Amino acid sequence: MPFRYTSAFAGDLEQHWQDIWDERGTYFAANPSGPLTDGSGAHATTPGRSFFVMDMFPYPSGAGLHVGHPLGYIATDVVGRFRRMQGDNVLHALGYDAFGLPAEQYAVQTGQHPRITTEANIVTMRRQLRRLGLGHDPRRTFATTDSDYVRWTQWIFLQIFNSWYDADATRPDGGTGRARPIDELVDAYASGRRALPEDAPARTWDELDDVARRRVVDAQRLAYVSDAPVNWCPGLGTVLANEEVTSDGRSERGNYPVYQRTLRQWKMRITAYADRLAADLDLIDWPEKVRSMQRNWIGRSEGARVVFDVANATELESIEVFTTRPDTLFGATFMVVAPEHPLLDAVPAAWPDGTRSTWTDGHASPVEAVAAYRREAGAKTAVERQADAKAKTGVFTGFLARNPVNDQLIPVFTADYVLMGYGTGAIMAVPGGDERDFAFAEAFGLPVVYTVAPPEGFAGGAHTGDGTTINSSNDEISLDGLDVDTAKSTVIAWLEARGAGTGSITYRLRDWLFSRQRYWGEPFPIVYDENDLPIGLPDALLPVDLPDVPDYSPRTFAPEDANSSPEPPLGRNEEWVHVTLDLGDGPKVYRRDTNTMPNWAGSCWYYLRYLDPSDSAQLVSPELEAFWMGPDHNPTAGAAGGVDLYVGGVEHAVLHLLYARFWHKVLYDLGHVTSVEPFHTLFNQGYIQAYAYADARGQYVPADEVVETTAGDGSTTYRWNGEEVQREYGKMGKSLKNVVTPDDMYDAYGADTFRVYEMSMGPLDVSRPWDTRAVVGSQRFLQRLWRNAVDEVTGALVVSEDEPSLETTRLVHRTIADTTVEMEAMRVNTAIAKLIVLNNHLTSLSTTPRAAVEPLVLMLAPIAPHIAEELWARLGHAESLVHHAYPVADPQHLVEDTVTCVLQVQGKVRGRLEVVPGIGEDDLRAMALADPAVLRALDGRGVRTVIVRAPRLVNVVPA
RNA sequence: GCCCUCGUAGCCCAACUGGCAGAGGCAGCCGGCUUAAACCCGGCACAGUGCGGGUUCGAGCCCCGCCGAGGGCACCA
Repeated sequence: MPFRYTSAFAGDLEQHWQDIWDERGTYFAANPSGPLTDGSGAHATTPGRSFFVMDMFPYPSGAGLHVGHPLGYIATDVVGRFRRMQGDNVLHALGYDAFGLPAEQYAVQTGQHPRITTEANIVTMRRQLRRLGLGHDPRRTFATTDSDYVRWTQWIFLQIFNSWYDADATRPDGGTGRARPIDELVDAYASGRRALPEDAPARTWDELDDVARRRVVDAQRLAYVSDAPVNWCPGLGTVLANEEVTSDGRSERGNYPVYQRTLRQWKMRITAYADRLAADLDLIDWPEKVRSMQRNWIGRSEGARVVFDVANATELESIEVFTTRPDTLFGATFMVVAPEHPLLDAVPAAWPDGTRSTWTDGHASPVEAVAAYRREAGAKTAVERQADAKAKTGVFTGFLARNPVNDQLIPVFTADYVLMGYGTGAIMAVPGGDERDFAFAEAFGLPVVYTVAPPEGFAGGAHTGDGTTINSSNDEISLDGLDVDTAKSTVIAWLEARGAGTGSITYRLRDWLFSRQRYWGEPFPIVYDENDLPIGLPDALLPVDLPDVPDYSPRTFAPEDANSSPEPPLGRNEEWVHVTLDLGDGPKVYRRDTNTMPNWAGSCWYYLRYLDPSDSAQLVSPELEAFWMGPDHNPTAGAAGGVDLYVGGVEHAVLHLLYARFWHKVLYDLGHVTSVEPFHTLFNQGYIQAYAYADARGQYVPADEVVETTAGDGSTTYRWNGEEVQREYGKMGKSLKNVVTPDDMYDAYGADTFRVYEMSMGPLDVSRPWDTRAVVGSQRFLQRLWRNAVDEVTGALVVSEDEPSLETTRLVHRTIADTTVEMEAMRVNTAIAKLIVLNNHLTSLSTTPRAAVEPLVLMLAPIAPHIAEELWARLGHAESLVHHAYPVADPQHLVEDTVTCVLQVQGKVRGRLEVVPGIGEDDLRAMALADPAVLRALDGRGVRTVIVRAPRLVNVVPA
């Protein structure tokens, strides 16, 4: 049977259509102007119909794809194709996030330059994905490693470097606080409109020399170099951002220990955007889970800053604390500062009167005690600190502070449960209202005062719940009797009036550590002069390409070697590092920055490049950005704008998605984009997982050779070569010997079958196990469809031109109506089920009516585009169906002659009636009450009430 | 410890605003086609929704408490 829809036949026709699509530019998305038109050479002419769909940027791995990887790509392709048939101008393209660690590590093993590895991997991945028949615009692809892409990544970096955050400026959207060009800050300082920061070495701009001025300004930049404690990972040979370190103090990639080291590194002032990053989550259509993860990470806390005077200070005269519970101020019986707190640089020489022996840890003076404790705390790793979290350690500092509400002198301790990096690095301790403070108070014998009335039967310990304030009054103010919220606002007002404190918001988010000591990343477009101050290179010198170096592997160390220091590979090329430039002062020798950017940099803005992939004059044309991403660019875009649909795994919930939002907001502030958010609708697809089988020794055996047997009692055993093996569920991976690749699927079934199977496995957001044996069901569906239209022996069309029966017509229109709803909601699995129903119905007819099979082919086209194109052509159409209208149901065929009405008594089904759909409530009630089955169930009981939901249901409630 | 999501047939999954527990697929069984097998075609069977309460005329769906799975956060004041 030469025309049977076999895998080989499918493969031929699929590649045939892929070639035709390429030749015709079928998937060219038209810009409203510029070089990119649709396949016929036309620009976009229908504003309001642009739809920008996007996948999370793939990393071109050397391991190749397995069947789990394309799930999201198929889903976006289906959506894109469906929208195209709905008349939208769909932009869908795919680029490659090609900088990063794996290529570098592979390079270390093989000695091959990462660029060669990366480019070879991209070629392989392109081939595998092309075979899938994705409707991407091939003109809009690129890799982050391309020199003309790197150029714009560096350009954006310089925009950020050349900006500062003016917390008082008004934005175009009406909010307060925005990035502004750094020159405007310089002008403001120079003109005296803005006072110099308090830590500046002089009062006025004129008194500062050039270097001092630059230091003042550099400290305000959104991208800045600072000496600060950072996450140093010797095993990876680089420093890492907080987001890349797990909660147990290890690197997310590689799982190596991470140490705190004070190093000079680049940071990005993402904290300036903390409030906007949190607040604008309300403007976008994201899964609640991801939004809450971001909110969590940003960690906004409302509270107050309160100043405690130090009674026996030598240098510092006060301690500022942050608290979310200012209402409990009267219960503050001691204070705690972090071991790194500057207050501890000079502590009293002797213990004050009243010092308890348990507070001193046996030391003769506060100086000794604090020095010993600081040493101890500094030596602890994050893991150790974590492990000791329950046991509270600490030592008295010798300081006594004055509680501003009641003038009581309270001891100041240092303890490592207070973190320098959060709030002010100091707390007021309220053991009556905080469990950690209570544990510390117990360990050190400190008094407990309750300021919130505990509930009856209170068992002791800290009372953290709500209640009425007690024990909280002085001569001027009383909080007693107030609820927690009122007490908070009352005491804040009192503190503010006295200058002892102020309402305040604190964030958990820290500035983003942005430099890495690796080779395979974007170099910083920065040089240093003889003062060791950074200078941004002018646009004309971009891009700064990676130099050749003798050895591009990062210098790594023993993973536990905490005292090692990072060594950037770029520093190994002296000729590159020292460069003579004329930056306005005549030719001078400068030193280049030898760090590279983290691989998040390229993915922070790639969506903009899809819009305008070859622009060399500007980042992105403002017209194109507004057209594809601007606020209200289509009916669902909303006021924030952004990519219409963004599909990817949930693993980037905090990292990539937070960084990209931050960059986008900077670009917004600086006027480069009109959208407030980069991604309007986010969808997390589930993962395709797989079974793996291990023998008695724990060795994995090839999963595709395992035989499953079910015993009489229903228990299942798995055997490989006769030997019993254990089944595990999890990832697909080479070492687990359970990998199935798309190439395997293309060979055995063809791309369309593979696509149908992946889409029919279940809802897109649910993870599910791969089952190769089940794929045949999808192939049978396509085979049946093929046979319904084409003779397998002759290849002749076998459809009839006769009018279909009323039953068939109604089913066709019902299917159209249903699949439209399902596809719009991205429920492709249920849409496929409805197509199978229609197809199975057509199979039961002696001949297939054209009027039924044509809509079916069109409805299938987004999911299985190749077979749909082929059938469409065989049905006599010269034009591709890619841009053909999706069928529209005729309402007159959606009505039915009769519907089944369910008769219930007391909620239990007792009978059924066939009724006309328009039947009236009263008629239906009468029919139900006369129904023999209902009467039998009532068994003589009276009727209390009858609930009628015409025409589907009547429920009789007996008395 | 806190928070979120999910538990429906042997398996993957449907079930609208609370209204007949079943759309589709896999596997299974029976029959047809075939010299035979595979493919294919036709048919059949299979759960009362993790457990225990509650609300309701009516609960897979809403509420409360458990159990199990997955995920996030975790000395953040």
